[in-house]
Amino acid sequence: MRQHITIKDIARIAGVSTSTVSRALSNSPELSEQTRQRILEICRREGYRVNALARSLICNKTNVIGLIVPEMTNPFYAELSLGIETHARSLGYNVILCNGQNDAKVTEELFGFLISHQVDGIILASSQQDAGTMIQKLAPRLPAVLLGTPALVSGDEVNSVCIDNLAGGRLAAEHLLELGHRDIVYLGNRPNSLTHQLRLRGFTEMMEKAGITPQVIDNPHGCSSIDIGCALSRKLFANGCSATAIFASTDSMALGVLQAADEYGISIPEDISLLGFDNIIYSALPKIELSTVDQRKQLLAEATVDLLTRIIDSDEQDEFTHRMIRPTLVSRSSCRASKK
Amino acid sequence: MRQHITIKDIARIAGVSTSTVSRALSNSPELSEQTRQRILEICRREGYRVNALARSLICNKTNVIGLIVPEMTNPFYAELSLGIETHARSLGYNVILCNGQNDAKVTEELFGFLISHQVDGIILASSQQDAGTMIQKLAPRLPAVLLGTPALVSGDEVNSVCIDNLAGGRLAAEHLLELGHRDIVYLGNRPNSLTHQLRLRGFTEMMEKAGITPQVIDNPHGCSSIDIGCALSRKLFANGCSATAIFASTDSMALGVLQAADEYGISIPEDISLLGFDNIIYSALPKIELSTVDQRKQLLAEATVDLLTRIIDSDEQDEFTHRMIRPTLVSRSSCRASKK
DNA sequence: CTGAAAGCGCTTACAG
DNA sequence: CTGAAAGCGCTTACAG
Repeated sequence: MRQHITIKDIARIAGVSTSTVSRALSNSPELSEQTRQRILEICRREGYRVNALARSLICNKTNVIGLIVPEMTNPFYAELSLGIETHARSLGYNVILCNGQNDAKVTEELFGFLISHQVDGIILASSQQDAGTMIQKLAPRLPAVLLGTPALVSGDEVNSVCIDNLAGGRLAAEHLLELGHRDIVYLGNRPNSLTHQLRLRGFTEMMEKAGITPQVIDNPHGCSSIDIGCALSRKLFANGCSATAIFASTDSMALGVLQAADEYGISIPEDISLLGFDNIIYSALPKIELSTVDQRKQLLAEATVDLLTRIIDSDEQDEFTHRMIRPTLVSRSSCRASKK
Repeated sequence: MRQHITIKDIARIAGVSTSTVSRALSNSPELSEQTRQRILEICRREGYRVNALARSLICNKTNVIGLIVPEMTNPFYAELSLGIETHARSLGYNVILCNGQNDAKVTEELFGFLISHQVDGIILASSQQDAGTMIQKLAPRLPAVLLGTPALVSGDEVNSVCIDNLAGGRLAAEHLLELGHRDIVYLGNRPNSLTHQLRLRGFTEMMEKAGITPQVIDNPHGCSSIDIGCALSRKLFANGCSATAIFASTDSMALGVLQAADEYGISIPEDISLLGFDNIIYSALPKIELSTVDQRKQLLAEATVDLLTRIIDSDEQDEFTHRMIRPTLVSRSSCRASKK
């Protein structure tokens, strides 16, 4: 860090006190317009920039929100981050974007980093079971919102925003049932993720109403990805798969299914229909054309930021809010009517 | 921001001065091991966390690097960011990741934000012509590295790291020539991007050696994307396209070409071969299988962070370094031998 | 080995 | 309308 020009330098040049410079900068009303303009002009000329560290230290407010996402390379989180950052900026907040790398230890360090830097609030995007507990433990007094997992269900005392995964699972089931599928695989259930359990429950409940018990394949890893989806599908296809449709727990997993299907000479949707969850941009590619459940990232992002800033402003910590967004089904060409 | 526990509180509890607590925390040698342990234990118990604002203010060092990328939703930058963050963390630096949103005004604001927050250095990832000038103007005294554009060529007094785009263009040309293509389109040249001009020059020079003049289609937008690639290709295909191969300026653009080709009933690679540039993860998808020039993001990321931290440590500002990484060709199935 | 004091760059009551 | 003074939470010479 090089020595910057300070308020003291400006004061000396202008022949006033540092208090006056400070007042000019913060648009304090108790100051003659003439003095203010003269000082601001000097600041401009000298390239003065307020030291946010010093200002925040004294104001006890940084106007910075910390955002932790589990992985930046997953386009779902990339798109979500963009929405959060844009909306936060429009409300006067800057966002420090942190990459948890799907690692509890890294995530814990990031909490420490953010708290040390006195952020006004934290958003933790996660579908991990213990995400709510993590917030409670690591940032007990800080305004925080859990994004992607319903804290209401987990019983943690934290605020949360997520889509209605139960409804999402139902939507998926309805779509496949309408297309006449009866032999169906749910691929990639993560037993340690509340989000994924709800997704699965909505799906199986709707299926069972139709007298169908889908085959469920668990994903033992802590995250979803193309590679994991591919590995699980290979195992499925290697043993001979009778199913006419696969519901993948996320779009990334579905992309992995596509890859494995390709290797095994299985055509999608000719041989097997494939349905995803998230609606990342790559699902819309012409060669992919993945039918999927849309998480409505824009709505999620705005609801999360709105909630967090409200908590920050209200200074209220005895009450917790849970907001759920309704998902929608996006039908493309990876699902078609069952021939059986 | 809620009131945190401070060094003063710890001092009171431990019955020592704040100086002693500070020394215990910073592992100062001039302190009895017993006292240190006792104080650290109290800090742990009370959940004390140093106020990074205050510490940085006094140390004149934040151990924070600012990273500005043009768009987070482009997987190339998402992957690059991940590499930068990981490597920086291993060197003791935290990264504030900022999304320039392909907007000069937003980018300028981000510079202000980062400088105000006293970052030790800035990385600007950009392929915009004026990126070097921007650094010079907005952060004249701050350690900075331009990533993705060769400042050496633009003549700006800034450090830079990028791949050898000239060589990348040549690699692309060689690959298509070897496959027997002679009627070739370069799609998506950005006249305002030095990076893209070099890429084009390497490509056309190699082509002209073989007596071929490729058709060049400009991208008038300030960035590359699936949508832009698709729009440009639609125009190309609508007018009837005789080319046997298309070299897209980036993988995102190539994905757009795939989409347009699909709409016009053009098969890739059967009718037209397609070559990209970047090697984003989605290019490896089975249904995509895009041949491309690899930017070697990991090497780029490490070289950039190493250079920046060296500048920060050295306090040297009279000398500028430019590092170039050699690209490689990744041959998948979107390119095949020309039938003509 | 430990403490009192000064100071990082800023803001804001408190006087005048 | 303007300035002197105190203070945000910390670190670090300077004494002892």
